[in-house]
Amino acid sequence: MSLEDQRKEIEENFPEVLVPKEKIEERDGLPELKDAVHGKVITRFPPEPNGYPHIGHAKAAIINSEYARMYGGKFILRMDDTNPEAERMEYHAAIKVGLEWLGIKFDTVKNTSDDMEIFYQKGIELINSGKAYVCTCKRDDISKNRRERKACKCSMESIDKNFKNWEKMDEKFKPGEAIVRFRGNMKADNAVMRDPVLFRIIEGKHYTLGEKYRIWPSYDMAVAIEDSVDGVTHAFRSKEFELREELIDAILDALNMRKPAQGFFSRLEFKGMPISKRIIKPLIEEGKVSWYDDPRLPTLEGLRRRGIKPEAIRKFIMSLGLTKANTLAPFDSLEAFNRKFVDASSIRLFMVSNAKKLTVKNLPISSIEIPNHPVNDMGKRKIEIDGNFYISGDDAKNIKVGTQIRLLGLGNISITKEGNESEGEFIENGNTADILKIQWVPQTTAHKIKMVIPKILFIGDEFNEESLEELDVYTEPHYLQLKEGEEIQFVRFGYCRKDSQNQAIFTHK
RNA sequence: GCUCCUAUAGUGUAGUCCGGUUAAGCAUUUUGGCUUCUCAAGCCAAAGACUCGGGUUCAAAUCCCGAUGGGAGCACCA
Repeated sequence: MSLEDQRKEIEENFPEVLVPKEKIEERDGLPELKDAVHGKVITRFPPEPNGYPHIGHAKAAIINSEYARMYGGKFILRMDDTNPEAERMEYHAAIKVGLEWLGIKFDTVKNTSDDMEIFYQKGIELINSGKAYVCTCKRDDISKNRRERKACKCSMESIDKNFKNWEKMDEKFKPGEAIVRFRGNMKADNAVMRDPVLFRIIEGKHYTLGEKYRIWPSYDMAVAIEDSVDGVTHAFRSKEFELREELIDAILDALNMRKPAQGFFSRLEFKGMPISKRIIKPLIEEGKVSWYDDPRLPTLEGLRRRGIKPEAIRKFIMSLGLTKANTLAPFDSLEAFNRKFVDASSIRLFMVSNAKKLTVKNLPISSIEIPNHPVNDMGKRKIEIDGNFYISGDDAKNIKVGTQIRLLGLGNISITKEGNESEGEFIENGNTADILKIQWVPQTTAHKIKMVIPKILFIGDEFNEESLEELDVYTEPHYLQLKEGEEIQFVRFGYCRKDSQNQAIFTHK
């Protein structure tokens, strides 16, 4: 059938197929949830307080909070603190500070460990219904049996014996001697289902509960129960938890408890900026990186010190979408978002690096007012001048006797001497088109600061020894009047954050 | 090794579930131009992609099979 005939045939007999499909709307944000009811959505962010928060935490927190916001629902912060050996108040506090900085608001704040009694109650319920058992095998044997998909003899024990053993876990058994295992399926393809751990004995001191408890729920037990009890309707986690979805559903089914919908997203990491404590910790210990707030790190503190704005992080993360494909985002794309936030409100200041002298003979004025921003009204600053300037070394190289340059905001200079100590004469009403326009700093009031330029931390697997460049530069005295943490654009150099009176950190171009 | 997830321009994504009006949209990057007393911002334009091989179909980025690349899990961590 020719195309024409087909068209005719369709028009006559099947006009409904010609009705255009509903136009796919351009979405601005996360994809719609299929089974979400407006006003009824509850999401959560459950970090473990075992380290400093980083961009990965930001992603999980932002995605979950955004869904709650989208559907007019509720958002829970739940400190997932069921491993006393790893968790500390210091981290708990750092996570809270980080989230606050990101501007994330919670309707409820709690700790997983608030519900220890519920875990015990549910644990006993599982044991008494034969859906869990106490295993006293050696760790290695358990692992071997999992690999070989074989059940151990503990799984054959009577409910009675299991319950007695459970009670013995509270004092008799030593850590490592007994665990509670979920009766899953030792033959399952999904290794997570091969009778996973529900409870284990940990004697470490918990950072809020001290030694009150000795039997602690595992992650799977804790998350399953908590999400159900907290009323969580949609739980989004990063992809490495994907295999646990089946287990969590199985635990909840075994207890006849309500199940949340689960979703997964890819981990977020920047190229050459490791997130893992395993890598960062040694760098700090060896002194290669100062601390967790080092501007080369993708920690929230590091990003903040570097001059990245929380709004930019949010936009950036939203732009990544909810995908399961691996994301190794280049830092540029965060920078691009940040630049848009920072540009409108950054004061423009002059700063010269590798300073060289320029003397101007016949300056007719002794001070000048320069606007703080090219388009927005951010006031002006007055600069005292006496004809002795510093200019950047790179610019000094490019000025030639007999040509004119323009000192930005001041006027044209006709160069009479070039080199390291150049000289020139002031030209009244000089032409500004097509000449070199450079920034400058008066010698007498120049304020010396350290310019710290963070670069990529790792090149491939190798630590980049040149990852932190430091320059001695001169800037205007007005720098001293700015607040710490303020974002500045050093003209023709880039955006920088004032770290202290004598140090600035380069944010990006 | 076994199991699972994933694959669209340099990069990050939309579209894939319900195959056709999109010879693939957006952002970023790069390159030009305009504007500008900054190498910033703003505006305009250009460049650039459906991993590969089979199959189903009138029609496949979209469905099926296979291969390949990338990632994850196989902890008494979360």
